[in-house]
Amino acid sequence: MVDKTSGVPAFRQVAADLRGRIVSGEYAPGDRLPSERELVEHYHVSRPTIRDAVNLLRSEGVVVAEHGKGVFVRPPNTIHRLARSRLSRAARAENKGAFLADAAAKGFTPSSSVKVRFEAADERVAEYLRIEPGAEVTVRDRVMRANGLVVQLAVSRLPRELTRGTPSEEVDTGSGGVYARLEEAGHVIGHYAEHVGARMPTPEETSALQLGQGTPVITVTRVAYRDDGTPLEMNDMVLPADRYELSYEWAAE
Amino acid sequence: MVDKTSGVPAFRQVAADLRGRIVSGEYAPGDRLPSERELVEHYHVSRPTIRDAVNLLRSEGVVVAEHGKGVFVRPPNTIHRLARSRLSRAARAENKGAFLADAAAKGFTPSSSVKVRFEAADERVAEYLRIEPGAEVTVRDRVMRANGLVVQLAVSRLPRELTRGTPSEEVDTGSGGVYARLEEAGHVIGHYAEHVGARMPTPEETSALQLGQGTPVITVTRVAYRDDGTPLEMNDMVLPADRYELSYEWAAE
DNA sequence: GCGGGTAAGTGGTCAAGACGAGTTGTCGTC
DNA sequence: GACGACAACTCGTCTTGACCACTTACCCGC
Repeated sequence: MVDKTSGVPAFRQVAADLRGRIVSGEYAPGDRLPSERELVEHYHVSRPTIRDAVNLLRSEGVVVAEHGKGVFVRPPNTIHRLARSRLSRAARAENKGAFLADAAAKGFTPSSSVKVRFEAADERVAEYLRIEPGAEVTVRDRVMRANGLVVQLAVSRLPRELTRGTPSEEVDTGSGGVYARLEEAGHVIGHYAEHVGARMPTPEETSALQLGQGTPVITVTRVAYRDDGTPLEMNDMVLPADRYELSYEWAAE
Repeated sequence: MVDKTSGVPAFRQVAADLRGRIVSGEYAPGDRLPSERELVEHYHVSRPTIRDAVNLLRSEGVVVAEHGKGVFVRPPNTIHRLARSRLSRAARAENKGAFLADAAAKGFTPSSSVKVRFEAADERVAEYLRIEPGAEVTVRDRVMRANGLVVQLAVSRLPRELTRGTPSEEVDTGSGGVYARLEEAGHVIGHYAEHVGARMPTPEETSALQLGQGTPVITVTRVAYRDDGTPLEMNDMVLPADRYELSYEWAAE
């Protein structure tokens, strides 16, 4: 079953064979793969070699292992689509944050917890908000859950001057959220920018978002600007890549 | 150095210790870590355990291993920013595709190779292009390189009816690319949509993009629509997540 | 001085074996 | 019939030992 003369490592050959059986449908999503011992017999290689092969598939996000139960073909996840329309004033007027509106549409029970703190801007934050490094910023740390499961982390930062003495420094910002408070204070939002990337999660993110091995995270840094171009707020979001897709639309110029 | 009573697996403790030394700056980007044999002596665990720890860091994208040389702290990559303005007619008029314009700005030597083929639309393609599954589509398979290195894969699909007998079915589409040919044929592009996700690369993508272990890819599906809302083209792009960031901007509604 | 070969060091692969820990079904007891 | 203990499975961890492949630098011969 394994060609030792090909120069290709045995564990890669085993992984390739299993991957092929998965994409061909021989093992369907949710199916259990043969146990490691069965694979040892089938391919005539040692157990560590089988484990190397399975670990490769795990790091690719193709399968997930469950202790005591077996190794399963990763079932496809329901994808949440986040569109930029989630930020319209119309939505805010209905007292719905982006997350709550999504929950209502998708039919899950949302919850979230917020921590507020103040810190000095590091270089990256200072650049995005166009303030001096070291200047004080208000930080709103937010964990969003759907049906109790953590699905999104968000860290929002604003120059402290914009929030001093306003509900934006409280845990509960009131109807419409921070953006509504900003506009009440005369800071009308003119446009948004989002910068999207992806990377592997830190160990903290892995446990917080309960990510399976081989699942990257999508990072979104959104910056809200006033009419005159002054940055008002930046928001660093971390989303599990297997559960989210972002959509953007714009007219051709 | 490793606490066997804590319940935390040895290889995770080693990985956590090394990770800590990296984030603290003890090992700076580009530095070589101690060799596996040295780590064996230092932590008093077996070599496979050390390798498990290093592999964990590799899958996190924290370090990269080079055969015969050592394990190195991953140096930060230069990030290419892709903004949506890359699709303006003004840029097309200058006979620059998005990729060429980027190259000129960043100062690298671009090259790309294209393969054209025809195939039947599968379900996903049919849905995006709003055609019947099985209908013929023109497929333009493109590999983009910067200084000889592959940096981007793109698969463009158009309904065959739109391209029959036009340069869009040739390898060289002429000045301004496929979009220019579409507009000449009366299909004026009204708006674009992009759907952004991330996942771990397939083995083919890993070798084509020369990705290090622990590097996800960003997937972008761009759809170009005519004024009346008819989909004209879809473009599946795959970008190495450690080299790209996408930026979007829009006015507040 | 230059070139090539070689040795030492690096990570890559693989085996055989042992024990731990979580899960599930079964079978006996109450 | 219900419950609990146990057995038999699963994957998780770790060791010892071995050999291979790649890189680098040194050294010797020319």
